[in-house]
Amino acid sequence: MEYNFRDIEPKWRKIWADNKTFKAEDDSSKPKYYVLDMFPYPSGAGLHVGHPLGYIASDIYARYKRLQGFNVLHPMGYDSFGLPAEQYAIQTGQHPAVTTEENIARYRDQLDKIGFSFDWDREVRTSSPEYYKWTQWIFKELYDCYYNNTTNKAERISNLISEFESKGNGNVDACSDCEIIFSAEEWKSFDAKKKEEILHNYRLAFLADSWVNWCPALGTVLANDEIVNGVSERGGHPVEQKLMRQWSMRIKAYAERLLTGLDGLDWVESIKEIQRNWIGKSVGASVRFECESESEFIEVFTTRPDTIFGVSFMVLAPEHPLVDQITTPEYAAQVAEYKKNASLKSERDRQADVKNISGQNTGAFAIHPFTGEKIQIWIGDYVLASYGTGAVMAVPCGDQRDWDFAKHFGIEIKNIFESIDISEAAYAEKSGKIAHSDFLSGLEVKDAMKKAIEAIEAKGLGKGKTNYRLRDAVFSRQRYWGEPFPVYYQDGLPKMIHTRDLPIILPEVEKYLPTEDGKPPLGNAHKWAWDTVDNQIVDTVNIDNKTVFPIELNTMPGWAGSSWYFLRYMDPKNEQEFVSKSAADYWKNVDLYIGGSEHATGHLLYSRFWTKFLHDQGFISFDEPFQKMINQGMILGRSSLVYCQYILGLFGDLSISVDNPNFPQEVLAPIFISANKYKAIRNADDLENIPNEIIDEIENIRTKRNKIIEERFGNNNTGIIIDYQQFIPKYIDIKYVDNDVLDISSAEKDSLFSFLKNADFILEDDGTYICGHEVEKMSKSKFNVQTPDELVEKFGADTLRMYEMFLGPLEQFKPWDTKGINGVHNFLRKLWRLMHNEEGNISYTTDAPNKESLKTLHKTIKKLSDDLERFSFNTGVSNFMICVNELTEQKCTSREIFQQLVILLSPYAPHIAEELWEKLGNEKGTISYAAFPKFDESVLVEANFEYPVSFNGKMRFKVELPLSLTPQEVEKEVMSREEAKKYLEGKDPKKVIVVPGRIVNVVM
RNA sequence: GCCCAGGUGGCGGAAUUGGUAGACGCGCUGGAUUCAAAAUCCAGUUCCGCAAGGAGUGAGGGUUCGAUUCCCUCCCUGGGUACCA
Repeated sequence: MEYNFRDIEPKWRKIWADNKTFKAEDDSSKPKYYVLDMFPYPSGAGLHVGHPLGYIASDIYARYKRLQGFNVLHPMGYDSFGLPAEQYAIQTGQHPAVTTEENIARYRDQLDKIGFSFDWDREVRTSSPEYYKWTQWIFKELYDCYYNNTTNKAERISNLISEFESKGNGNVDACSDCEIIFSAEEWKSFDAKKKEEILHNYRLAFLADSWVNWCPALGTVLANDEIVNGVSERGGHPVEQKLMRQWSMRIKAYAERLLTGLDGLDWVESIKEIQRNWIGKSVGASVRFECESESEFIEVFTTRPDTIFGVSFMVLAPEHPLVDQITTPEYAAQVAEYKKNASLKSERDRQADVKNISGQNTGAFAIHPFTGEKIQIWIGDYVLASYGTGAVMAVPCGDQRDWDFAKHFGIEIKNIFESIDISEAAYAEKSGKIAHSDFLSGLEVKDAMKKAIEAIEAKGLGKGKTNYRLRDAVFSRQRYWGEPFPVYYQDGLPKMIHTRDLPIILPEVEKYLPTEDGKPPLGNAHKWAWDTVDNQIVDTVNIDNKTVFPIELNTMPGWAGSSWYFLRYMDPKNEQEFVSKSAADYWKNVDLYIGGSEHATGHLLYSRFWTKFLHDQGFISFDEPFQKMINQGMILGRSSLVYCQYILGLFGDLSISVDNPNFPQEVLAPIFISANKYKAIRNADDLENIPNEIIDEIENIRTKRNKIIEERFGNNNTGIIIDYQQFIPKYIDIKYVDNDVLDISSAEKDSLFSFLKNADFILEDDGTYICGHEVEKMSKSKFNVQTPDELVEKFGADTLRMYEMFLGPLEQFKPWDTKGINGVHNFLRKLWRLMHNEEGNISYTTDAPNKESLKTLHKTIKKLSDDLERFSFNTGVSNFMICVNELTEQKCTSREIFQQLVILLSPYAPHIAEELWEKLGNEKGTISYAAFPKFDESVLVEANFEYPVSFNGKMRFKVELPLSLTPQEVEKEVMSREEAKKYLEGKDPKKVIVVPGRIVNVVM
């Protein structure tokens, strides 16, 4: 019997499912290992071959760890709330839950076909109420906490309230937006509303008016990481700034820990670097500048306090609250004009306009805190309202933007650097000596910074300060298909619904669009009010604002559910807790996380934030979610192109028109030219350089068609216009293309490509039509999407698994090309044949294996272990091929060898491995928990070594010598050879390098 | 602009610590088998050259007995980021 994957694969998948072979045990004496794939969003398009790449790698690793005796947690689930399902619902009226369910079923079916060893009993979906009950609970926990900078962790808001009650907030060091200082007495005098507003400035989940990225096309706000190049990541719609009352997450509180925590993670440096940049720590000082005419201060943040004597003007952001107050009457009109223009510009325009320097003098002056000099105050949109204090002290000699601004408006540029020329550009290096700076003169930059901060603090002007670029994350979305907030509003104040009443289930709505008065889609829900007497959701008509209140209309963003899902897998059915302490203590964080790098500033930052928070509150014992991460590269599609020309015009008799109903349509059919001939035309810079035979072929087509016109209209002066250089590329579905050869007869039957019918083809000389190709992202519109399903159908899951790994290093971006898949499939057939006789029956001997085969086996064990340890899955596949090639050559029949080889292979190709394992007479069951083969070094010990002999580093010949020889003996042996004499050309070598067991190099 | 990856045959890629460059697979060429095809097997396949030989890992330079590997300068491709004071 030949290798028949069509029988083998479904058989084993059924056995695994029936026996729950991959069920992970929560209490086990075995060491644990947690392998996780990034949560997929179940899109309507299903999986293409790029998606399973990471899943295959993690599955191989999970299976490897099982063979090594680990208790492996390898779960899968769905990030099933999200925009696409909702957009689809808006278009079709279908409930997102229904389409999501269908999509999940499709995903599951596709995943199942690839033979993954997931523990499906642990599946979670973010959109299921059992799951989002706990997302709502975590939100409540965040709401109930603030960040204490002294203890450096999140603490209960009740502690903060007691502090306020006894001492006020004067001594509180917390992460907060609170701008007022109050005493205990004042606190007690505030009414409930005021108190709540103050507390919102401290809570980790809080409600605030904030400038948000509003996307009108999607009808919702977006987080910073959901915007790419100024447009929405999903859909590419424009985004504008809008002030809205929104739920936010005080991720800023964790900025420092998110930054330093990166050092302990085993992630690629580039992702850590992206996060570092996103957090954007800068160390400096805040300094207050007194205004000349007002009793106001302008507070600035600077990273260069050492350059304070170089300040020659100040710039405020146009939105800065002091602008109107300080502007002098003669500048008022211009300032108002400038502010208006700036507000009309979108964030994107402002960014795109970097080279255009703009600004406006306010006419006001500030007082330099050390020199007492008057300095002009300007506004300019290069200063951002949302960073630092929205104001800068401009030091044109030390900052290029300030320098440009000063030059542009003719403001004085002071030089406070010793022997540095600043006539052409600012000097931004943080080195050198400070000059003309009173008490800082003569100091090195580093020392001057220290001294400047000391002086600023001594004078009470400000203090040393660290700023982060990281902004608090907007947590509200004006969408339907997301987690509802467990919040109702009483007198405009948010109130949390009690934990025992969770989950608050997403209500039904008739329409998924915003309401007519601009409220989010949940505003359409009829049953969406909270009854505080019966503690249940009731109809909105019952709202009396006494005992029945309106519920929050926003929903949570996509990253809510995905920020903690890895914890739920540990204990997915727990109804009492989001995860039990014991499960979390046993499984701890994810040992290996595989997924794309596109989540660097979103998901990966938010889950680190939530994990740290849950750790602070003592729910879990670790504070990083993903210890090691590998980012798989995207698999790019290889699109196929045909080159065609439509006949658009005629020359000659004007009375004959293509619009004439009698006009023969076949004359207008397109002409297709094969890729190599197309290239020949393209490469010819001049019409005259086009190869004659191509011109002849085109002319034959012209003649043929002109003849048809002549026969129809009896006019031989009319002909079609063909431009040799006007062939244009057109996508053709890759399923009709094999090895770049287009199957015209199949493709023309497809209604999408019916333009191929009746067309003329200029073929290659061998009569085939060759397509051109382009390597680009897979997409429906390019007809280059390869689904795993057809490949599994044609070659089997084991072949697909091995081929995806064989393509190249996991992290690399690589083009998909099915050309090589036959080679991998042949390998599996070869393996099958190795263990079967000519009649197709399993065939092995139980004698001791011969030395050569043992060597091959142990060499393979060594290589594969190394490959797995460094996640080099592609070389793993190569090493299997080498092994089977060698064993075939050796005519190996040893059961002992076969057994070990099959175990070794089982993570990569589990179905065939199970089948062979069974046929080799092993106990009924599964290979999944066999013991990974042990490497025996002694098998590989050799007596001799074939020394490569180089002359000046160039390998010339080889000499086999015993390894027991000393370097001197090796040199003597080598130099006595005939070949050596030939390359020496009678000369004496200058030097001979002998590295025992490695190489001989002769220097001449 | 700044930061981070990467650049090796016709193609995907290998070379793990500075030690035989091009493993393995695809493709291609020739042959065997076959009525034929598929499949299989054998031989060859970095480039130039009939050969001897020479060149060769993006380009140039350096360190070294020896460099795809280490250092410097530059070019190209991909990713991130972009007035962050």
